[in-house]
Amino acid sequence: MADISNRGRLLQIGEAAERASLTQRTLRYYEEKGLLSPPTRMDGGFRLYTADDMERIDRIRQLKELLGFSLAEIKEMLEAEDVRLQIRAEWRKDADAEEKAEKARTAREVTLQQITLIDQKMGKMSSLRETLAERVRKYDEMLLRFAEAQEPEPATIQS
Amino acid sequence: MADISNRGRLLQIGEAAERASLTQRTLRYYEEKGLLSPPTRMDGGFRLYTADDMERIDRIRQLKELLGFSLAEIKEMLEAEDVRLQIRAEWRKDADAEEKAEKARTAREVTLQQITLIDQKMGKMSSLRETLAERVRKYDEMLLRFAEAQEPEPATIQS
DNA sequence: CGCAACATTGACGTGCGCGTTAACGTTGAT
DNA sequence: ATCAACGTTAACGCGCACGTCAATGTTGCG
Repeated sequence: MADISNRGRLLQIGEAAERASLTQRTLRYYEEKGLLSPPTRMDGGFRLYTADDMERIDRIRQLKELLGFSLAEIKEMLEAEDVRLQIRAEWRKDADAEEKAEKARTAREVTLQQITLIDQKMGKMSSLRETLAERVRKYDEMLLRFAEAQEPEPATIQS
Repeated sequence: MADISNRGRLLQIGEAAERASLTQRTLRYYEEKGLLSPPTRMDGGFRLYTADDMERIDRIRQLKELLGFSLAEIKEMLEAEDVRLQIRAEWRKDADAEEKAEKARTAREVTLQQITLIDQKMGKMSSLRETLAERVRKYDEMLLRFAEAQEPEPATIQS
């Protein structure tokens, strides 16, 4: 019950799906589409998800729900990011150093692009927020005029 | 060519679609689904969109692309908002004053809900932004180590 | 009037992102 | 050994948000 037993544990698809608030079908679908690398399996063939897998799954959700990317777009992004891990993995067997640097630069660019997009979205959202806030003020005004019309005697108002 | 001739002009579906960066099909679809009220027509039956229509179309795009709502959800929102216009229209024929006030309160609530949702989204987005920015710093670090390894002589670096 | 450009209403098609069902295998506790 | 709970693949289905014809009508300019 405590989270002590959860540190570094591998999850079967059921629990993985629940924790990610997705369905098993969705996880398998992401795998099928190449967004998730085929996870390790138990002897019987059951999928086992690592903490890294879970993080990746969460990234997918964020990119999809928050930024509205299609799975195809997300796949591309993640592939660009994977370069980072690949580089880290093969860091010591340093074949083709310049090639790695090139990949790193690409990954950096992709990430910057995402940040730019986030900034744009947030800008639009906050301007939308402002028009909505303005609208609320209008409603308040309306309701105030209503209250005045119906009950012309002053009363104590709460905030 | 100047925008003088555009003030208050009614647009046919072709130009309307182009200005909204949507297709004619999409506009007709929105109308079909009840998101757009049936626009006025020319004698021949061609649709004519007013400036208000265009604003509404833009709101739909914002709610869809920015916040990721489904058309069904957007429809509900717009209906709640329409109350505002309805009230304004029937303001003087003041039948059932309390009913109107109730509608105004509802519309206010709906709008506040949207604002809350925007705040939540923006919160998540800015935390995502932070992790991405962190990632960029990691890349920069990597690239710096690369540069050092290949060219051990100190050079002038920008920012 | 003729003709190109633009519009109309159906109706069927499509891609995405899964849901659902069927038939079957695995695991683990009792 | 049994049995419930959990998992597997394969295949079909589905709702959404339109795309894409096809057949037909309208507008407006020369």
